Amino acid sequence: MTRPLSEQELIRRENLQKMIDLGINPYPNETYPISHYSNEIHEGFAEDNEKYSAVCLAGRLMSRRIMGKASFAEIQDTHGRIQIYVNRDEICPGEDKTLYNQVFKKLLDLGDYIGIKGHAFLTQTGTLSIHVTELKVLSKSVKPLPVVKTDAEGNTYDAVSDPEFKYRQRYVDLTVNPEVRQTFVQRSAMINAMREFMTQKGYLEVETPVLQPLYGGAAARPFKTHHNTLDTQFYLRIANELYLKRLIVGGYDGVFEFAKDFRNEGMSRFHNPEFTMMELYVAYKDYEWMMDFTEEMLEFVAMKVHGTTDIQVGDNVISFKRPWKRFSMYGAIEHFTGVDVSEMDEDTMRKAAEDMGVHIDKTMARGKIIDEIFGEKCEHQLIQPTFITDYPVEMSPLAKKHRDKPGLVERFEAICNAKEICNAFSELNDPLDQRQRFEHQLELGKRGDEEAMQLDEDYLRALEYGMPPTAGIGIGIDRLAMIMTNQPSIQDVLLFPQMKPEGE
RNA sequence: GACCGGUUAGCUCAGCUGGUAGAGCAACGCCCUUUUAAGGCGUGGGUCCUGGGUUCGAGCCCCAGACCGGUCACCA
Repeated sequence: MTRPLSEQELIRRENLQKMIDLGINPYPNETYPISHYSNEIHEGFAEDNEKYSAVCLAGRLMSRRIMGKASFAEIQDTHGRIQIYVNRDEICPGEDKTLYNQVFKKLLDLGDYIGIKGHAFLTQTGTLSIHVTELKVLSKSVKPLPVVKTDAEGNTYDAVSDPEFKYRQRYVDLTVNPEVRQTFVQRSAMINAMREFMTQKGYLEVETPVLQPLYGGAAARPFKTHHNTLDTQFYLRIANELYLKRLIVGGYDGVFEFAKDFRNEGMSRFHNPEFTMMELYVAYKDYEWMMDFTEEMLEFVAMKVHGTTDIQVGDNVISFKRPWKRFSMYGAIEHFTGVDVSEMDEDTMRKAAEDMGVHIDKTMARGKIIDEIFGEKCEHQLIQPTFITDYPVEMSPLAKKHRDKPGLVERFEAICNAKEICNAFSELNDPLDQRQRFEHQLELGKRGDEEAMQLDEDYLRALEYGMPPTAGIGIGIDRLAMIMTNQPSIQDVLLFPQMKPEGE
């Protein structure tokens, strides 16, 4: 498993030893007194260059241009890069030129952490730089980092682009590709904006169990695990819905959680086995209210992340400006296919679906056929955020029956960039109806549906005590992050996407 | 799971109809006191993903496998 060291790795280890031989600790312990970050100087120098006559920065050495007795180099800190100017006779004022001739020119390698003190100035070509008077090694790198170069036009050369490299060694990707760091800054800004928005409304952020004796709240296959002391099988949660609604029963008017959920299913550009879902439940509200809330929140999020509601995603500009388009599911099918299926019975609909070229099989009931038609004929055309409302009851065992459309439930999804970004409904709070729906799920399970829900007696007990009318929503944070950061795959918005273990 | 594509130096990539591997950057040596994808001269560096096979000879052809990506299937 240990491979022989490459030539460059050997040289770096030799450099490390030579530093030690010179009495330099390549891994010093003490705090380094940073006074500024690169971006502060870039932003502030033009206004007041006096302010930066004594600065102290630290970061990785990312490039080095040696010209005899003077050199330019770049260091990269957490906020960017800045050029440094190192003059032999200034960092080595006496006879001993070791620090420049040996340490700086020979023993330092790209990727090493150094600290520098000096003053900011403009070079003859007008580049902001730090004129270095003191230089200290803060941490030695013994493995060569890929060298990514950018020219004056902003073209990058030799960027690490192999996805396997990027995902397995995210630390390298982040070090060397600044736009990757930016993506995760934006993801964090997005989540902060949502948290701020909901907290300001007075909703309570809570935490609920990841290890659950019964899994529920979604249709998915779970991961199983085992607790030794209790000698009990647990599941990693596929959703936290049923726990949050127990809290509504308990008397909180609004609760939300950014939850890591786990689903034991296929992986793809849109699916990671563990992913983040934000779920929110608000008492005394219905799904109409929740649609308004969703628009308002995501408009706020877009403004917070980008300063505008118009976001470039692939070839499209997606506008999160309110109000969004709304279609009932039947309405969307009629709009995109010209066929009104709302009054059709199952056999007629099956024929209609086949006529449209939608693939269906005999096991599909009416609700499933509707879903198939929508999925194949409508969803991919919905680029701008669009609400689709009123789903067939069979597919929504936790949603309240529609107040005046038989066979449907009060449910909506928002589709954006041809993908679902959230799922919401007026929550079913009738305990007797809920019991029947669970029992129907058990039937499906017996018929071999691996994703059928389990019957959760404790949840039913909670509903029997009484849950106020409640609106709930789940927002796929990773999917939303893909849109907000303009990334084509979920792996690009997860710092450590799931991968097969590396072979030895 | 099926099909397609990829895997060659630290990184990005070439490599023809099969003749025992090449560039740029990085590295190493020398020169250079305001450069900037710094420059000049010189040098080294490879389990060509793995294992079989065909062949006088395989980075290239054949078979099996690994990993990654894409599409589809499955799926919120």
